[in-house]
Amino acid sequence: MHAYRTHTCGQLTADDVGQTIRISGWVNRKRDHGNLLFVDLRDFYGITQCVIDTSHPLFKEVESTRLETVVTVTGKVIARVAETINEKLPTGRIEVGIEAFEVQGTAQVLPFQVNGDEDGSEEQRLRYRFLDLRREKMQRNIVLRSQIISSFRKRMTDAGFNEFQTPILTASSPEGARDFLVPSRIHPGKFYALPQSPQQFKQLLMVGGFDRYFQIAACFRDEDSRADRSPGEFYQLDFEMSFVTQDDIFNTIGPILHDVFEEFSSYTGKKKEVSSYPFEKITYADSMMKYGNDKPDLRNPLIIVDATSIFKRGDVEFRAFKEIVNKGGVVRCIRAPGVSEKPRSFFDKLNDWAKEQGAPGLGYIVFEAEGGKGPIAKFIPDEAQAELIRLTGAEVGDAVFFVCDQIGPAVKLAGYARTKIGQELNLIDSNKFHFCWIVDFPMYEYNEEAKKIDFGHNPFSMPQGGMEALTSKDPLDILAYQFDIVCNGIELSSGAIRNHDPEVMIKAFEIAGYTREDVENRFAGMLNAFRYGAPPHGGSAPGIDRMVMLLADEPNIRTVIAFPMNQQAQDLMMNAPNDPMPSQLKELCLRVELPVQNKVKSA
RNA sequence: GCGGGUGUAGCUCAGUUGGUUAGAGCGACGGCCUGUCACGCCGUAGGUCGCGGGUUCAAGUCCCGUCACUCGCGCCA
Repeated sequence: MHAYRTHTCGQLTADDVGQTIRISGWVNRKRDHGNLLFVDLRDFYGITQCVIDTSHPLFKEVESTRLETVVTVTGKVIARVAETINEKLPTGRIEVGIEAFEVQGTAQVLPFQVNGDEDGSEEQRLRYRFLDLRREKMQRNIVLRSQIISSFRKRMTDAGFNEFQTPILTASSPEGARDFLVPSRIHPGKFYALPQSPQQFKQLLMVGGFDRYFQIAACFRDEDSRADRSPGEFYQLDFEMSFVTQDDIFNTIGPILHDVFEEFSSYTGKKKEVSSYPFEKITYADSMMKYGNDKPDLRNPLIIVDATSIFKRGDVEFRAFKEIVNKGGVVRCIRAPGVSEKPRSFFDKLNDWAKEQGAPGLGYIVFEAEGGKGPIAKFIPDEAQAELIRLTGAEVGDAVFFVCDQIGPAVKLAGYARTKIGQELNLIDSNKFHFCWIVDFPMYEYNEEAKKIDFGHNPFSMPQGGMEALTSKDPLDILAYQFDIVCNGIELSSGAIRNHDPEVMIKAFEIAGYTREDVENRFAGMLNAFRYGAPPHGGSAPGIDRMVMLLADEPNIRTVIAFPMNQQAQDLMMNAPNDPMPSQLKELCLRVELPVQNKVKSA
């Protein structure tokens, strides 16, 4: 048997003219002129035009070959005459005169087109993912993903990190999300859990003395999906370091993130600007105040300001706000620059949008040369308006939008409004990757429903002030050495300095309502390890899928994952999840009992 | 669990105020064409308008229910 190819479909140039070569690939397109036929042959490396005419005995066979059939072509490299050179194709100065032609794998009629840019329905693309993956955009995205991971590997290794593998079949971890469980055959009735992250293992590797760990880690969480969150599983650049402060972590991973983003910042064709290092640090409290959430999109220049004091003034009559403020509510406002010339419909549209969000509306004042205008301006006398101008820095031609509610909903709506107004005014520079650290997350938060104190984020984080803070401060005032890495409003990662002191850990859990026995029982492995000499350590785990998504400028995470599940957490191509065979259930001592409505549905 | 959007030919979509036999491009099949590169031209086949019910003389179009996909909320330390 001869070799399938001497060259790839992206390789041949004018230098190869005259050679007899062999290439293999997919029939990308055919242009049939009756007595002359062009076949564009495509492989991973490119496209090469092949040509045959009726003088050749194989003409009929080539002509009848369906698109996406895999073929091998043997022939002579021919220089194209000047008028027929295709400058758009790297191989456009030559073509291959077909002499021999072999079909390697025939293709049925396609469920959708592979050549061309048009995205079909998600369902079709996922069902025929192997065809979708042949499309140029998907090939580019998946290769980008490979290159990004490879770049991270090299940079992490260069920074002294070693790469580890940690167990996939492990114990359920009591962290936030639902676990995926895997039944044990050897221990009937018992279950493994897939790791929500390698959190405990990487901490144990620090106790094991390895100093710097990293892994391109698969993480499993049984939660519902979003456009930027795939259901079931995702990958993190998981890393952990010993003997580090929070700033040591920042100074290690920050430059790596910066450099990787810089390296791939031209992927979409236009160079994007990456925030220079060091990235800005914003406290959680400041972020909630100024941006209305803990993952601010700093490309948006708008800033939220507290204007509660204005509505506490005796000379301000606006009752709708005053009543809420008197009940402990707050007023937050956003200055929108240069909108006084906008038509009334602009303000009405924003007002309607706010109502859709469940708010009574979005109040505003427009500052014109002769003073404040708009529906609520008349309730706010000149002096109070002057105070508002001082607070917001508003100038003539600007408007100030108001949100008034109890603090939780007010912060949230102000955050949404900041984003919405930024979008409406086209203030968000899509040509940037704007990074920041969010620091000083609260250790605890009050759970209104359960009327108890919960961990705010990661229960394994070290409280700032250690044991002394836990024993002397109001728990809700305690901050943690816990941080997030945020880029363009997307949370790439949480991270923390971990709590490596067993007594501090037990005390920290006690505040959240766990007894010493609970903690000893549920975290036996880690607590035990911490009693045999644990180094201070910390780390983080930026999400790979989200970083690729940002760099590929894709709005949907499925376009950067080769085999994603759909929103219902199904793999339409592999038909997963699926019914187990009865013999499998028997072996595992399992019986399936569906809730009543599901029984009816499947019957 | 909840809310928004979408569902019409194999694929992508159009379809007006409810009114004749539901259209286009691509694809498939057949024919013509020797320099195209999204080749061109002619023709043919292909439809449970997601599904079920209702209103009406008449429903792709209006109403109710339901299913699927998708976006968001909840959830995701």
